[in-house]
Parts: sequence; C-alpha cells; structure tokens
Amino acid sequence: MSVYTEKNRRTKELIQKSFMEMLEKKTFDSITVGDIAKTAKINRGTFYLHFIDKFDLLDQIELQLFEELGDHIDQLQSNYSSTHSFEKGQEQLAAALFNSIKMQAPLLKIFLSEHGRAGFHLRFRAAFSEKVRVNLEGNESFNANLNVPMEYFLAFITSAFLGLIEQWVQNNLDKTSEEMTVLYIDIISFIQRKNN
Amino acid sequence: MSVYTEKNRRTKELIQKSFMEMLEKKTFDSITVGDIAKTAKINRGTFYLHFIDKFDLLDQIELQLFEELGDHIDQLQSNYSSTHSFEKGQEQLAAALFNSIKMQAPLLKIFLSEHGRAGFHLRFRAAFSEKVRVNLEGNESFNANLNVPMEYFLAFITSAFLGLIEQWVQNNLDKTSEEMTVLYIDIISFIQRKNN
DNA sequence: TCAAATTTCAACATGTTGTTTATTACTACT
DNA sequence: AGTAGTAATAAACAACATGTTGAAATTTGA
Repeated sequence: MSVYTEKNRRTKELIQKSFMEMLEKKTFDSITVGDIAKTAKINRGTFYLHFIDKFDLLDQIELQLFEELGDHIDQLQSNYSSTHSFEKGQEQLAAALFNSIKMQAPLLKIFLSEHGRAGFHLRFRAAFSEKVRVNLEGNESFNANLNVPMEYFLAFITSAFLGLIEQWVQNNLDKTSEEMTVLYIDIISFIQRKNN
Repeated sequence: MSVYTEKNRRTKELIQKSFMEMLEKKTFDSITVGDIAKTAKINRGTFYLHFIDKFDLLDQIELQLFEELGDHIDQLQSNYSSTHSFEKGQEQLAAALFNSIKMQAPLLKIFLSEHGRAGFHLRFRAAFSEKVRVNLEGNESFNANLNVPMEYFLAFITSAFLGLIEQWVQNNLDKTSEEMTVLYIDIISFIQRKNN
C-alpha cells in the first residue's frame, strides 16, 4: 500500500514537474493535456487519474506554493517579532522574506508572468497581506497612528513590497537577499527624506 | 464607402461590448467564440471577419485602454509639471490620475481580476512606469539623491500606487478621486513619520 | 504463483476552432 | 434601373482537444 502511494506521489510529481517545464516556454492556455502527457511520457488517461483537469493541476501547485511560503513566514514571525524592536524586527522579517522568496523564485517567476494564470498576483498579494495584517495589528503604536483604512494601507505597502520582489525575480535574482533588504530600506528612507 | 466603414465599426464595437459583458461573469478561458457570437447576436463567421481570434479581440481592447490612459496622462503631465513645484505637481498629477482611472474602472476591474488575462498587471505597470520614469527623470534633484537603481525604485512606487488603484477598483470606487488623493498623501506621510 | 493496484491503450461522443462556399441584403456608382 | 462592391448569414468541413470508458498489460506485495 505505502509503495503504491509512493508510486502515485512520484507520478503526480512527474506530471507537475513536466508541466512547470512547459510553462517556462508556453502559455497556460496553449498547453493541452495531451502535451503534458507527452512531455511526462505517460498516457493521457493517466493524467486524469491524478488531476481533474489542467486547471486543477495548476491549482494544486499554487496551493502548495502558498502553503510553503506561508509556513515559512509564520516561522519567521515567531522568531523575530519578540526578540527585537518593531522597526528592527520589520527589517529582519524583510530580509528573511527575501530569502524564502528566493527558494521559490523559479515558480514565482512563471506564475507572475503572462504564462501563468490570471489573477495570480491578486491571490499572492491577498495571502501576503493577511500575514502582514496580523503582524501590524500586533503593534499598538502602529494602529493608534494609522489614520487611513487598513485595507488601503495594506494594498499600498504589500503591493510595493511585491513589486520589488517581482522585479527581482524578473531580473533572475540579480542581487542577494541582503542587497535586496538594503535596497528596500534605502527606498523607504529615500521617501522619508523627500519633502521634509 | 464611409457607410461601410461605419457599419464595420459598429459591428466591431458590438462584439467588443458583448465580450466585455461576458467577461464580468465568466473567465476568459471559458468564453468561446460561439458564446460571443450568440451574445452579440451575430454569426460566428462574422466574428472572424473582424478579429483573428478571441486573443486578438482582447489584445485590441487592452491596447485601446492603454492608449486612452496614456494619452490622458501625457495631457496631464504637460498641464501640471510646469506650473507648480515638483512635490505639488506630483500631488495634482496623482489626483488627475485617479480621475482618469475612474473613467476606465469597469474595464480595469475585469482585466485585473481572474477573469482577465495572465500578465495584465505587468503590462499595465510597465506602461505606467514608463510615464512615471519620464516624469522623474525630468527632475534633477530627484536623480541626484536617488541611490538605488531606477528600475527597482519604479517597481516599488508604481506597484504601490497601482495597489491603491486595484483596491479602489475592487471596492467599486467607494471613494471619490479627491479622497483617494488624500489617502495617498496620508499614507506617504505616515511612512515618513515612522522611525524618525 | 496469485491478487491487487497502477498504468496503458484504443475508442468514443462531444464540443471548439478556423476556414470555406454559396446565398442574401444592402449601398454606391453611373 | 442595373451593376459592382460590401457585409452578414448559414451550413458544412477537417483538425484537434476534451473527458470518459472498458479491457489489457504492467508492476508490486504476499
């Protein structure tokens, strides 16, 4: 039994791997189930033993990605939030975030591109926003001073941060996580220096 | 002759209008050319007299949108950039931008959603970035003080701004353009107030 | 060797695509 | 009024993709 589940797992993984390889070169729309089967060297019928359709396949990969990233962020939150000041904690959080993004860069690059699926950046941002919201709401001085709807503040700051990540990933990680952290801090302080 | 071109124009417009109506309720993938023809009450063959395929249809609408928005922004740039200080000009530019977005809100809402096409937000941001880049490069003190790659700064600031717009459009324009401008300024100054 | 799980293979009906051909309706020109 | 041009229709076409089925082959476990 456990050998079969292992075999199932490997077949499923093979399909996912082959699919992601194709996504680097072709649009999601233009990839057929037949194509996937051909690349993975399995029968087309076998595909349907593991996935409902190609949308389900993408859904599962996306869900996996969010789970892994989410778990990693949660782990970081508990490590850093208590030991340092809020500002310093934010910085280290950002640094660690760039690191976990780095691990998922190949997948993210595809999902954010025109080869991916519409609305991915919304789902990505929503997932990220939720983490940031929890983190910010734990800080009392932050909440006391914020005079704009949290919803819009989150939209602004998470979009900005993910914008950096998007650029970084598109540039094939041309910088280290540390450099990205410095970059992030520099931009914030540049904005702070303006009109004072 | 001009009667024929007019008739062509109206049929083409009818197809586009019907298509956009469907996009509010269904995914782009799931919409067939047959569906579009049915909704527009035209023959399926007629569709192919005006568009290569449904991708071409979407491309043309997207291109139109970018042209209209781009023209509007250019118009604003020339109006505001010369008459006021840089900071004040930026504010008024933002205000006018929210206005022009408002006019295209229904289209934008769909294109940014999961009903649209993958990568739209990238193309949208690229177009917007280009406008902002030209504007910023005209300001010498800005360039002198910026110590991060322009590419990344643009990614950060345009993503942030478009994040606001995205939220606004998703909220069905729950605020006026003026309120959005205030919101934008408030967020910037909130960030400026932090860690000083 | 036998049994069970997994995968394969071929076939099927169904639906979409883009093209074509013939036909109809309307407009423009002389 | 008559002819040519243009747009739209209707019907048919091959090519391809979809999801499903049933029987056979393969792999694995006992």
